[in-house]
Amino acid sequence: MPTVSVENYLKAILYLHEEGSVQVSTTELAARVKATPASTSAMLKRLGERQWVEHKRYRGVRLTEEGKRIAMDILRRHRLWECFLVDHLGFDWDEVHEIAEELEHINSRDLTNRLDAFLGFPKLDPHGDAIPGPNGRFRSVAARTLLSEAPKGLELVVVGVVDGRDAFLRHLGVLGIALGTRMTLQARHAFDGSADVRFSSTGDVQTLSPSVAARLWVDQSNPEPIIVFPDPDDPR
Amino acid sequence: MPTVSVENYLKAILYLHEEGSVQVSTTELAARVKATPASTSAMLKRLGERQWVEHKRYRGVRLTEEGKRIAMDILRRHRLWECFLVDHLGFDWDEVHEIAEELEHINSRDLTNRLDAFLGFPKLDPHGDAIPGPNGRFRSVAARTLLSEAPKGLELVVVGVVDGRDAFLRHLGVLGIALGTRMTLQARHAFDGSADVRFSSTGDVQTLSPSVAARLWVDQSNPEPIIVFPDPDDPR
DNA sequence: TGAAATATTTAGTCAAGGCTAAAAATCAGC
DNA sequence: GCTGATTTTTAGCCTTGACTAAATATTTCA
Repeated sequence: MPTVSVENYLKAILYLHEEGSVQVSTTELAARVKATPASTSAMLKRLGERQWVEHKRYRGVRLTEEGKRIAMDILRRHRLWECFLVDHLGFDWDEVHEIAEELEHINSRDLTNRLDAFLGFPKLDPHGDAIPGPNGRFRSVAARTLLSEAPKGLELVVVGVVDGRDAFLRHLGVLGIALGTRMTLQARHAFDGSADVRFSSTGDVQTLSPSVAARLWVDQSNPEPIIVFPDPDDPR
Repeated sequence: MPTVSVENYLKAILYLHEEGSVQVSTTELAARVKATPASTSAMLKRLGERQWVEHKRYRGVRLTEEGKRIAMDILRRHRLWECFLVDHLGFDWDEVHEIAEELEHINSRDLTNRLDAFLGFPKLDPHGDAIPGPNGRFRSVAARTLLSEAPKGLELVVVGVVDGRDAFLRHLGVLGIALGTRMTLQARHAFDGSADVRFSSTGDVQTLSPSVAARLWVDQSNPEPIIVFPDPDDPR
């Protein structure tokens, strides 16, 4: 039964993994959870003892399978509550993060699943981030969207281009993008509609211009079937 | 900014006050929060320092005005969430207490007020307990109900009888009930419909038979106007 | 009223989770 | 392959809120 503090560390590690860090460093984690590296180091020791992370001294951490399961569940609760706050309580999408940071720590499988049903099993939260399902995996989203309209946070695969002109295809070549290239949308900049993607093969992050993003068809990389599995270890 | 633990103590003291203890003893409080009297004693010292309770050594505690305000706000959140869980997520009324115990600690005035509005400003929770309004006072309820149908937790005044027979009126005399008698409904027993009331004048608790409860007209004792006062100290 | 029972507080520990300062390991640049 | 800079860990301390055991008030009742 993780505490609020422990959950915050696990969640932060998950975010950093998704941003491309295979091994998360103590300092970068410390910055994320707003604690000193010393406190973080102590916490990592505790997390390691509980088998939620693998920690090699001076070498950074990564989540274990169990740690990832817990962190995905926190993410699920966070994003579901964000939907509730925006869709039903009328908050603006940019006001809900802090409140969801608190709601996410209420760990009742029954509550979470009923909330999910109440909301109509949403696939994306108000920020466009994918919501993990009850199995701890991201849900399939509608196939074939433009990258400029794709959800953040899940792995996409390039399945086509809108514009077959040579110039565009050559440009894609320069960017290292081809049919089948796998990438994750990291962020979309509201200012000009440009998009940051991380390539799965290299881990590199690249900013794509709005015109490129609007000309790439992508699909969810791994549309895993939704399995409602029977309570691995429901806290209540 | 009270911690979860502090909030639980304040809430427990409020409940005990409402059950008739003017001065709450360390032992009874300890039993309520499921801690030892020693731990409770230490907590009371801290609460006293923060001016949330008045504590005379060996003599028990009572909430200060400020302490009561905080406790009423916790009660408000608890009961609003119970409404949400039952009315919108389909929980049964007897399943929601534990979950509401967690939700009640999320202290955002904006969230609470929006939830209140979303629920349609309910006056009673699924257990029939009165819900405090944003001003920290209980809301007025519909005037003149039978005691057998009255809400729990707020002070009622006897305004009439259904049955004017001598035998019944004599019986009321024996019970110490007359027109104008003030009382609070403590509990209703599902088994036979009998009702426990606490008399405001003496603090005595008395069980009334279903037939008595069904023959007494009561009204809310102090239908205070609802004042939405401007954030005394909003935590966020 | 005075002794026994009960209630309350104090004293001393502990674990979680935070901090700063100092030590140790790793990395970077020459 | 050193040496200085950076990163990470360790050591030592603090607060909250729990605990047990012991000391001290209060209450009860013979």
